[in-house]
Amino acid sequence: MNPVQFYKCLADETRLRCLMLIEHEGELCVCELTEALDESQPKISRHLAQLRQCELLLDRKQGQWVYYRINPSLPDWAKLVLQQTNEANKAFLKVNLDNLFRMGDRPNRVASCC
Amino acid sequence: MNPVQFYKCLADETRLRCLMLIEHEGELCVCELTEALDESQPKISRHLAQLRQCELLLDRKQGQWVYYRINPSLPDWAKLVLQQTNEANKAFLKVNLDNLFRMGDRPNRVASCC
DNA sequence: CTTGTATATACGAAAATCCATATATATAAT
DNA sequence: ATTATATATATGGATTTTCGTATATACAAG
Repeated sequence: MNPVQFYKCLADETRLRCLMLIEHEGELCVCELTEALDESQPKISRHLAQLRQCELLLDRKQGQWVYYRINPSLPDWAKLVLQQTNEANKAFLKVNLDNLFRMGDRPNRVASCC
Repeated sequence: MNPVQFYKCLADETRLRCLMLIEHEGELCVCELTEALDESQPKISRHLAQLRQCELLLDRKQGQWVYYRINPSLPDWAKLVLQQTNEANKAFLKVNLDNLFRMGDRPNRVASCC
């Protein structure tokens, strides 16, 4: 993982908020992120695609939904950066978490493993 | 320190290498960074000015030289990110450190405190 | 005062990034 | 089969970022 490429991924408000929300929640689908960030679906989807291509995120499809999670094989230093950014910037995420929890009709997640 | 602004500062190869070199060496002047990165002086100077304006770096003038150092009042999480990026990416910096150590006529630093 | 070195900034062009909109694909429900 | 929902992608344009070059400023040395 090239550090410049990694930081370019974090250097956009939409992408950073998505990453932090996913880190916080474990896994989120596109419509949840669209709601939490109050942005258009293509905008969210485009940024998620970029994070997937850079291998910061993995996705899994379940029915109509696509869930994104942090790539567990990221190098440790990158994982640490994400975790520490999250812990130290809770106020930054608050609006988005509020939006997410206020959201109705969130899709029912089914564990991917069974 | 807004995390997006912080990561925008790290999301450029010139700026990231400068930051990592300064973190590694404690303090470096513009001509040393110019030599270590093998880039033009205005390019280095412009990026350092940006890092200073964003308060990631502080500068001190000594004679003809201007020395840059990491701003000690950066939030802890930001300092940690810089340190961990450095420790985990030594290979990334090697070329620049080699250039720096090979450089002749490096300015004699005088401690700023006395 | 003139010359040389170190650094900073201004300006216009080139390149990269980001976005709105339209559209395509896939799945689910009726 | 049709309709509705979720997601992805293409396109063209707007905005931002980056850069090379030229120039300005500051200090030091002679």
